[in-house]
Amino acid sequence: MPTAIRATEARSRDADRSQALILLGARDEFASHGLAGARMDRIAQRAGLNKRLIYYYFGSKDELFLAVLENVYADIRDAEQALHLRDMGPADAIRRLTEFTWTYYLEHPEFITLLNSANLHQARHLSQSKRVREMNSPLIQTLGDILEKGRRDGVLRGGIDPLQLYISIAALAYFYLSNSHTLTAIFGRDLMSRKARAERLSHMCDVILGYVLRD
Amino acid sequence: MPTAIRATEARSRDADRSQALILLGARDEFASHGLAGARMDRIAQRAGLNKRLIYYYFGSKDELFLAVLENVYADIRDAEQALHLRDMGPADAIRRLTEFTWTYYLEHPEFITLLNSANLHQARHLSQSKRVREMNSPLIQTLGDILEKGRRDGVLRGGIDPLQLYISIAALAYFYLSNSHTLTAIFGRDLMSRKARAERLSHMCDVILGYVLRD
Amino acid sequence: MPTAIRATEARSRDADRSQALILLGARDEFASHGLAGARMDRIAQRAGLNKRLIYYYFGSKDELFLAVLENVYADIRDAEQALHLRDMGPADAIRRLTEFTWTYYLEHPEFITLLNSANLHQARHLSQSKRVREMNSPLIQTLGDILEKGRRDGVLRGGIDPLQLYISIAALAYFYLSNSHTLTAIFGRDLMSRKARAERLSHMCDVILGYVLRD
Amino acid sequence: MPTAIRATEARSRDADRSQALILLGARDEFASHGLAGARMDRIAQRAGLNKRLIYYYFGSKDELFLAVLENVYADIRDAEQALHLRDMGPADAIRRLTEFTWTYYLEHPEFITLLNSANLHQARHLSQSKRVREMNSPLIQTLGDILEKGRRDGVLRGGIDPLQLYISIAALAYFYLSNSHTLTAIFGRDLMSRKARAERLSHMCDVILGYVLRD
DNA sequence: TATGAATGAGCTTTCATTCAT
DNA sequence: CATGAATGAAAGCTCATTCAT
Repeated sequence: MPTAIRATEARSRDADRSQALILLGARDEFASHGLAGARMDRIAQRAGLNKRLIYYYFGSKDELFLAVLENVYADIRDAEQALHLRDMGPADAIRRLTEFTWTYYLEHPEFITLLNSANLHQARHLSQSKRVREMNSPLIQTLGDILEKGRRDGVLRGGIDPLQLYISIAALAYFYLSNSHTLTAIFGRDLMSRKARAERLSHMCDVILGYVLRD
Repeated sequence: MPTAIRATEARSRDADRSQALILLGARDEFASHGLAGARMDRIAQRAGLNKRLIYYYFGSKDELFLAVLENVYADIRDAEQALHLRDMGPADAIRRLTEFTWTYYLEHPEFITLLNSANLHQARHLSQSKRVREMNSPLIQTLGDILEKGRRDGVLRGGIDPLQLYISIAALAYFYLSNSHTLTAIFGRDLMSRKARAERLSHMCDVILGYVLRD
Repeated sequence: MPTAIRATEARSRDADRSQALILLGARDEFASHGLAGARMDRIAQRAGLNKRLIYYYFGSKDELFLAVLENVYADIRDAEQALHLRDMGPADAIRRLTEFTWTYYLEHPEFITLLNSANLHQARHLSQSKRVREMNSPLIQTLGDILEKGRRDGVLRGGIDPLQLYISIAALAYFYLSNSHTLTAIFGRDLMSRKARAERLSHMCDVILGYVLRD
Repeated sequence: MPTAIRATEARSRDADRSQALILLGARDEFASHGLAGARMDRIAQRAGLNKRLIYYYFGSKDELFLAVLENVYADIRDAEQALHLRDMGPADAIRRLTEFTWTYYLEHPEFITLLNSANLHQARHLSQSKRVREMNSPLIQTLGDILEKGRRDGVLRGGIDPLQLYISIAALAYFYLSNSHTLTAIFGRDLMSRKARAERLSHMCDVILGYVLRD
């Protein structure tokens, strides 16, 4: 019976929709205020739903925080997968990953503050999650394969640890954006202007490619 | 009257000591729990002093947080000054700064979390502080002079923005240490073992020196 | 139509079963946590049914509590009726009632805590119930008849108020069992060991029969 | 300096007074509504103090409940001590204890409901308290000595366990008063009229003394 | 008959801050 | 200089109950 089906779908979709709305509201709230500074009331308000429902679906503030973390990790890994780095030449792939990382962090400032919060709490949330570990392993694998291929092709130097490289790429973008407020306050130079951002990306590529390319 | 003088001195010395104790307790508390997660009660406890005294000396939680930030910034700038980078050759100076930055962050994990907290709050604390701005200008100046000298000497390549370089050096150390918990949780590799730390520093130096040295 | 009938029967049987399951779950929950401490959620869980159904059948928490009370009263009165005290000699009947009361309370600890809860709320639930009053009158009548017969036979002393006697029999068992936790905590003696329980029943019989038997 | 002393006393007395007010308010609230039904707000209101102060002095609802229990136990033990039962003849002492127990429970209905609440929670509060255990040991000792003396004097029968006797005395009073609401609702007889109360005490004494006196 | 989704009111507890001395 | 006592506001979370199907 179509009505019954539609009804079931509607109900089920509502539940999914409510959970998605909560996750979205929570992501923004946690990103803006950190874990301790986040307010369940405001999350409910952002989601346009009753506060009680958050507990109904997620149990507690901490569990909600973990759900948000898993969510944003899944998002960035999906985006990374969509790059299809394996289909490019090794040097291009590294450059593309560097550009992507910069752009992604730039367009997802919430990712940065959420990660900082997770680390402030010593990753006790994430370390309970199998999902996140499973999501992230393939990336380093891919990068390792690219580095190896580049070495064989003679375009990249050998002996590069893919994890170290990945961390360095992320670091160059992350730190700049994460600390842009204090850096601006301290050095009195606007680091977020269009020009400054372009310069940073250019600098990043110089540093990373200068490191991986064979002289 | 000697007694009066002694009394005054004693009182004033006690006052200084109390303030120092509070600052220390606050630094650890803010570093451990962030601004919102920090508890005035615990700060008082850490300082071994009455909570009321914090308000007497620092006014409010936010003002105390700013005082802590100014404090830790002063510390790192002092340490940087003590390096006497100008007395070294340009390449040595850059390597030394890289090593120093890594070591300092490693030995002062509170600096990292405090900065993250400051940035979470968009540096609204620091941007009110003249002291911090004054403290930081000399460093970039020094680094610029070193880069220029290196270029003239032919050992360093030209066109390097000292601020970009400084940020990159900091980034490579900061991100690794700041995110070590999540990185460990995600990639399942212990990044803080003695060996892993040595590898990271080595990698950092490779990246930075590879970038600044003239081919 | 047989199908319709069967359907109706089935439905009605299910309905009865659901109500019985709810009552059972509610009895245990109220007994364990009191009226205020009981949770509708847990009752639904104990019954293995949806929470909404409780409201469908019983209207509210208070009405459910009353239903539970009526239920347990009906149970104990049925058990008392089944003793057929009138068929025994007066002294035997009193001893039998004493033993029965002890055993029943021992085997139905929920009865005790439920009654305590009812009394905490000043019996405002029970006082609205005609059913309970009707159930309980016969008992005192029976006991009165037994006492009168015993007096006429010369085995029991006269002037005994059956209600007072019934209350005393209940009291000696009820208090011991109801307060066994605090008594144990306070006097540091295990009152619920097999031996201790046997001694208590023996003591109770001594007290009650010593009172009713003609010297 | 008298002013200083007075000031200190005042402050200290205020703290004591506040704690006493809270304890009193809590005692009534817990007695009226049980542990789960009690409301911290109402306790604060009864005490005429800020709710926060309850936590300042007592930590939590459970700890406050324990404090109340210790308090009411101390009260009844003090009252029992004040009877000086050892100074009376054995039979008089037992009668006096019976009368006292009845009167005390009658005049302190909160004691009964508090104890019921403690038992509902399986005495997990009291069992943590050393104070209560220490308070209660002497009583049974005293009663044992009285029973022994009575036996030697030939007025009391032998072989009576003082703890069993004490429990029975308490039981006969406690159950009647604790369950007066349900008993009234069920048997339709007013058990709390002046006449009914006098009859109950008389009955209690008959039962207890009939048991302990040598025939 | 039965149920998952949703809610408003209210719960215990916490927190930064102030009072009074 | 130093502190114990006290508080209003708000936090996370819970609860009995209802809605919608």
